[in-house]
Amino acid sequence: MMSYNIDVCQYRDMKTRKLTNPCCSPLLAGAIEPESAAEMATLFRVLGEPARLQLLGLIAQQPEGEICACDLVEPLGLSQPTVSHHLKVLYEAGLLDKERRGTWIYYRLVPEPFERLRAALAIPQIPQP
Amino acid sequence: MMSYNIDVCQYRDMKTRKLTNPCCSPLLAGAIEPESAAEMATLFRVLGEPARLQLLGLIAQQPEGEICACDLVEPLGLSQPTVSHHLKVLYEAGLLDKERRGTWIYYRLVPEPFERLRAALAIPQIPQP
DNA sequence: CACCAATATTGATGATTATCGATATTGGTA
DNA sequence: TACCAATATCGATAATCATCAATATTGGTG
Repeated sequence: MMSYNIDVCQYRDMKTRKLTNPCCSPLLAGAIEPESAAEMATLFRVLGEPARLQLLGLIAQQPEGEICACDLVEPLGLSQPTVSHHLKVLYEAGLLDKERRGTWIYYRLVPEPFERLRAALAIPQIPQP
Repeated sequence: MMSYNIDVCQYRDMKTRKLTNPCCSPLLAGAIEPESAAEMATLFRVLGEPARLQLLGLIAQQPEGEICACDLVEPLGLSQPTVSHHLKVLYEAGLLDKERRGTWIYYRLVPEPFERLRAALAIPQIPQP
């Protein structure tokens, strides 16, 4: 398992490999402009639904990193239109990618927004100057 | 600034100092039981409101780590009852502590739930066995 | 083309909730 | 006690949204 040095108060983006500082992230590091708060709130609101969290969990669970939408209806115990609705919300929020292959549509996670939210939730350990 | 080794796929709780594995965290590491999803969704839903994110940002911004509720109404541009309502929601979700000192009530962040959510948002880098 | 399976959309309904003004409560002070 | 400031609660309203059945669309297959 790869391992590297990471500062308590820093955070390495999994994609860009760049270090960012969650201490200075929008959410918990200071005053937020209303627009920024609105953007972030939208993402959190999308996550604030049990069915959507279950969907994300099921997708993340796949070894291939993707899953057919047809395999998501039964485990959720919701109707097909409802599951389709939730997938659309997740997709339009930028949390999921989708790819059509024939009749089926495969969904996979988009890592960046999750990492952005993670950074935003980091609590500053050192008081702001 | 303190710095230590942390595994890409692990995560050290800021409070307990114990290592946990976000790869095995509820959200993005596999199937979620509906109850667990509901708990976590509740927290995310609480965060899914711009006014509440602004409140958290303002509180986190304070060097003392706390702020009087009376100083939160004006910067939010919302009525006092509305701000009081949002503070109550945050408090009842366990995201805020409050302490009455005379007429004033001081709010501060509770770190654990934020760290729990951070762990839940960690995307597994290594496929599940 | 017709037919079927997977997925999306529509329309309706019930539940939740953000917001406010008005009012109540609480604590300090005179 | 009376009075004031800070905070909370109440009641109402408007908006959002999760859910479903019904239906439409899309793509493959014969």
